[in-house]
Amino acid sequence: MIMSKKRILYVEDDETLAFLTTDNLEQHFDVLHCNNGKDAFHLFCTESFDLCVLDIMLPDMDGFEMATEIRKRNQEIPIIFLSAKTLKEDRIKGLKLGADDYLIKPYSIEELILKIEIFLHRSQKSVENTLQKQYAFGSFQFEPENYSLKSDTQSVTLTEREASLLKLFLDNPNTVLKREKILLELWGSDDYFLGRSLDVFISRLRKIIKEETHVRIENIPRVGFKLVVD
Amino acid sequence: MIMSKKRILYVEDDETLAFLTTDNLEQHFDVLHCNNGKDAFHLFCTESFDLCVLDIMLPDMDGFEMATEIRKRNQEIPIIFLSAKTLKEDRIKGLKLGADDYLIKPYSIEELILKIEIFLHRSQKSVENTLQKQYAFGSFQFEPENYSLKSDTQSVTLTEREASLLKLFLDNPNTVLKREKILLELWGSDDYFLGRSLDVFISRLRKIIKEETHVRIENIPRVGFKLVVD
DNA sequence: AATGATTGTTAACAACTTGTTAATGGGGCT
DNA sequence: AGCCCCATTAACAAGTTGTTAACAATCATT
Repeated sequence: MIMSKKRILYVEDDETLAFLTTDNLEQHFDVLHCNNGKDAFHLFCTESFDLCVLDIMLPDMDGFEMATEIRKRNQEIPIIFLSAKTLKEDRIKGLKLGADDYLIKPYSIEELILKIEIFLHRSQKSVENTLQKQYAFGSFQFEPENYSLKSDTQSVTLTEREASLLKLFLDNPNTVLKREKILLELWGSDDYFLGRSLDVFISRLRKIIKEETHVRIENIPRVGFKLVVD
Repeated sequence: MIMSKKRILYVEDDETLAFLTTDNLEQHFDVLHCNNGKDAFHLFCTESFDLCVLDIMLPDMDGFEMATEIRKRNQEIPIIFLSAKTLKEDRIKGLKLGADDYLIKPYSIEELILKIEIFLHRSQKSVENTLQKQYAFGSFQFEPENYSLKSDTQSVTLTEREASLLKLFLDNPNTVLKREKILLELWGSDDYFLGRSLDVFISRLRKIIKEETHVRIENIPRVGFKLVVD
């Protein structure tokens, strides 16, 4: 599985500090720096990030406020606060608002990177546990439980049968599935007309995935079908 | 949902501090305290825990050593260090060994409890979002407790069922909720007429949020509904 | 190569599910 | 009792699905 750099929203108004920090973080992550709360929140709403690093003292909208708004929209994304404030009350306030950690300035870049990695690791784990299995093939992402199939260019909600058929294929890639087996598994019985129904669904799936040249459903005459991925 | 107390291994050799801390933690978790590293490690190997809280300075086997051994056996369990050491190098050493966080003594119990909860939450999805008081989606602000839903252009008081249905969707955005699950969760049972009732409420919610083009409730025939936010 | 069987594809249909609005009825409040 | 409010049921409209039909393309066998 290809793991692209995680995307981080970094909000800090001290330009010098921000420059240094961004420079360092960029060796590990895909960083978007923003110097004020208002723009940052707008970015958060319109783009997608894996983690937020927020300074507390910000023009327009402070870090606490921002965390509050972020949490209303997304309960999962990790949030790390940065601040010169050392008051216990502030740390606790931050954590209660739903932040995950709190680094006191001056912090060490190394520590910040480690903390970010810890939370990315944990939140990825929790997504893996949370989201039922996800399948990826070609440029497609398939979530059987959500009946959703997404690629770069389209996003489709499959019907129940389409989804279960696709799942069956993805559970057995590059393997011949006998008509009889598919019919028994998905339809519960095997007769001539159901066989024709299966053919219709094969046809529909082919149409949906036809843009992806490395994935296709092959027919083995009189036997069944095979999902080929290469 | 009944959620049994999470089990915590707490290792600390200062008996007075340990007594206080254990006492506090026990209001939230099932705590096993141990006053030395060797016994603690033995306990870790023979019993099962959800999280470890380790003092660094310990007789027999120090916290760092212990974390190292724990990580050899279990890469997932969250580890939080406690220590009087304030050296940056120590904090970083701890994190690199695979600890998740580091609290400096004297720490506040409240902060420790919050940190423990954060990592327990992250390491397994305990979606107790029931605590959440405010939600935001699109231009809407929703407060489940007051049944109030506000946007730029309108301000509505939802009925109880409308509110609980909307809350359910917002707790599970972009996820298919099966009819059956919704009915069991909100109505407590699942029969044909309640199903029709659900359809009526879906219809009402759609009417209320229809001005917001980025949020909609999609139907997956025979399966359920999905709140799509984009 | 020719024939019949199997498969691919599209369209159309019937059964069923869902959307919507209105009517009903029960519970709480004054 | 009368009123209001809300959830439920009813009734009908609209939308889907899975299936079947119909025909074209492909395959297997003679």
